[in-house]
Amino acid sequence: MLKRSSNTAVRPSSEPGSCEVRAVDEDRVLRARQALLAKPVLEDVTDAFKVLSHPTRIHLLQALAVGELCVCELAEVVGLSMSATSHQLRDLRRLRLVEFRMEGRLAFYSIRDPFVLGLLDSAVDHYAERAAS
Amino acid sequence: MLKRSSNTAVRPSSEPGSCEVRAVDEDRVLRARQALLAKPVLEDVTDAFKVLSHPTRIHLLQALAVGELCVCELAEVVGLSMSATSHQLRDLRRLRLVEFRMEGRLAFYSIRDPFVLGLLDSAVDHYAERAAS
DNA sequence: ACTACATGTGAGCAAATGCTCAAGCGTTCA
DNA sequence: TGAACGCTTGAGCATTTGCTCACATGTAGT
Repeated sequence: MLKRSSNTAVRPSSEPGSCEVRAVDEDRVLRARQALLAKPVLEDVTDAFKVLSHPTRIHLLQALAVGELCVCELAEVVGLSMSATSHQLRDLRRLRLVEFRMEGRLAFYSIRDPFVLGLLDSAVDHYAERAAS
Repeated sequence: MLKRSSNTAVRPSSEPGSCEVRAVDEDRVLRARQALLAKPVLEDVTDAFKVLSHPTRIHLLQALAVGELCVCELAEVVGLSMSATSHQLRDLRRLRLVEFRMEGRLAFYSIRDPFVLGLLDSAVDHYAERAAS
């Protein structure tokens, strides 16, 4: 039930896929390739998920979801040095996920773009449910 | 409107947060800490997002979302060597996101857990919309 | 049996990541 | 003015990551 369709189109040297193309279904490949996300949005998406791919940043976002906190408090909450915390907050700032206001010498951070919190919550719900069974 | 509450509790040497705790609001810190996701589920969540944090794996999942494909076809779709593709597929297998069936010497991969596709789609929708404005 | 081929896997390497350490900057308070 | 403090930043370092390369495995066809 495979290996039909237009096999005659033999591309002589497809660099990446070193396998001979005789065996593949070109239609299927074409359809799949059309489903691939292209660059401008792709980078936004990978960046968003990259933020959520480390426990420290997840904890920072969860802490800020409760309400604004200064760096000192955030460091205490996530159990890291202020320097490490500040570095991670810089990444969150770059992606415009958080913002901060100065109050004296304290910098109070808060959530700016709540979208990633939605992603996080739905993942937490899903895996918490799965863990219960 | 800050720096009230129980400041008298001076913890002498909080290792990670080297800042003096006088300035922080302990209630706020406590509430934030309770919002943090703990280990068993936290790891599942970070793993899920880690998968989605690289364009290669996103493309593999999007290709498989259309329908099952063999490794050779997948390699061609994402534009990588078969070896590189196989390594990434192994990671997806480990997380039980994909499965495969053998047909002769071809291994046809398909989506096993559609949940991450949902996460991916909602992120794509969000950032595609944002890019349009 | 032998060859070809689709795939899996381990070693190795360059790049990215997450932290620490030391220094710098701006604010506050003496 | 000057010391202390909250925070930021760059350098350095260990770990992780994503790929390539070479080789191993199993199936197909001769």
